[in-house]
Amino acid sequence: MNTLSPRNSILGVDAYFQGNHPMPAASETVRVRFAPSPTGYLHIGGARTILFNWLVARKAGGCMVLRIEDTDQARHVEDSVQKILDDLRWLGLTWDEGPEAGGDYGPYFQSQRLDIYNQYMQQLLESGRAYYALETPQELNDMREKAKKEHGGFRYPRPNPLPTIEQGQQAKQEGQRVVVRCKMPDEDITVHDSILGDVTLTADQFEDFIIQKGDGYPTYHFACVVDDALMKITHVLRGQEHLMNSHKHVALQRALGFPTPIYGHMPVIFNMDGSKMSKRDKEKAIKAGLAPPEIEVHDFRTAGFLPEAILNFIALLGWSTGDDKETYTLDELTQAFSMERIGKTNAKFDRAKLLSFNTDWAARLPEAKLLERLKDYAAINDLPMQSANDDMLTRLLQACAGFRTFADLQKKIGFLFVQDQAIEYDPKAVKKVLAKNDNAGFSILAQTQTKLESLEHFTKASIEALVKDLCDSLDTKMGNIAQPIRVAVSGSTVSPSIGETLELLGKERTLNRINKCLAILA
RNA sequence: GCCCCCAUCGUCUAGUGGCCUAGGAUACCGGCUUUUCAUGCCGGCGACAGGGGUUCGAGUCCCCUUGGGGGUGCCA
Repeated sequence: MNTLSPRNSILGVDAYFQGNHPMPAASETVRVRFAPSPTGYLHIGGARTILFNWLVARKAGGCMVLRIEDTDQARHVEDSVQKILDDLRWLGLTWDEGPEAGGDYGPYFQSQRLDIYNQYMQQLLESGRAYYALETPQELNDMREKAKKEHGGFRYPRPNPLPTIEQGQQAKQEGQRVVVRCKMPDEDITVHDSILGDVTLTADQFEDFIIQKGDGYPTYHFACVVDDALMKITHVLRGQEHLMNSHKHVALQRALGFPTPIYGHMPVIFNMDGSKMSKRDKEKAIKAGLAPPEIEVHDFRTAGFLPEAILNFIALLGWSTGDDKETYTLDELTQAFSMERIGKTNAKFDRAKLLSFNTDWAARLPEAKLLERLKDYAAINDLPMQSANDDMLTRLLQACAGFRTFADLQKKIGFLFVQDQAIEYDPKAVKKVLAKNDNAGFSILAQTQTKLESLEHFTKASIEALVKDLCDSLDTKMGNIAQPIRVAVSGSTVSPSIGETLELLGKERTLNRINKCLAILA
């Protein structure tokens, strides 16, 4: 599946070096990548990054590569690769190469590619495009602080003369932690960004940045450039926070003789208050006694959102077609997508609008799909609902039509999966619906109970007819009869329509619960 | 501090010099539907950050100011 790219030819490379930013030739396979670092769950911003990359690949019939950037030993979180993979699958964003998929350009874990990096590192060292730097972290820190105090900014001063390779290796042998820095060329660098246009940084703004850490691991910049080249990545779509990195990457590509991929730096997603969406927000909210906001994809999954809605919503964060259509399936997105229409402005993540998208998707998703999603929701939250079979769950879906999230659905029908004796009555509901007006609700409930007892066919239709009759004979509104029953059997004022509610529960359990409820009075 | 990016309703956005008395969505407000919660339907409120240019004409082009964001890590 991996055709050899014409970019391998000198001509291709040259074309890239001209900075003309050619679109890949028609014959060239478009290859994009998503490269998360395994520090936790998949962030919602990361989801949009992979979505846009995925769309570019799918649209062009290209290849989606998943690469794990695990070069930071300290921040590595156990299990997070599996968690990221799992949420990606849930979203339906598949990858053609990477963990569990294999591919011709592996390994796809950077921690397993150290030999490769070392080889190119050596090449740079020997060609004089990189050099060993002997400062300790402490020394650098001091320099930085001093510079900050004096003129606000710090730029690593290139040693003169540069330490030789021999000096560097000797220092290493003596047990010193030595880093490698890239020797930046004395020339301006222009990055051609397909979203933002040309961005030029002048030579005096560069510093010799670190490409190999003291522990021997490459830094992000180096590993990323080497891997993108070796994995034949043609398009790099990433967050705008990487814009300033791309000049370093271009410098590295030139030093190594690699082509420069097509770059696109996407706008960033923020909270409604303009702050960064961070998993720390959750801890903060909990400390403040508030419900934690959804930040990672998994949070939305647990909260009962549909992947279809999330994908649709985040696709429209920083991208639009120009027409009024707002509802898109993944296939429709693939059809409609184009990099040219990605915007430049940062977006705020409006959960209220996501909720509206979710409501919409819950109503339009085919039943079988919705059922599958509901089962995932039940499993992930370990809900008693899991015991229900598909027919039952489908009925619940229908009974709750119009629900916003699965969490709302759960709230509405959770009472079905509780033992009759374990029903808890919401005091507010009891007061408002049953106790008010000298226990009017209780008295209606008692009357209804007798009627229900003698009802032979305990179905939605017959129950509704019964309630309607009672309604007429007592000359009262439906609500005055339905609500007391609803509270009696569910404990709360919210449930499906009253006929549906009782039929789902069944005659025996309905009567049990009404009895239990009437006992409150005693 | 220095460097870079960005700027239309509260929010997501359409708009590429005349089609804009600025369109859609969402939120909000009001009404209708309704046995609860939702859904659904109808209506309303609501924006070109400010100032200079260019032009017959500017939301659209240029400059400045302001505001927001990013970078300035042996994080990615």
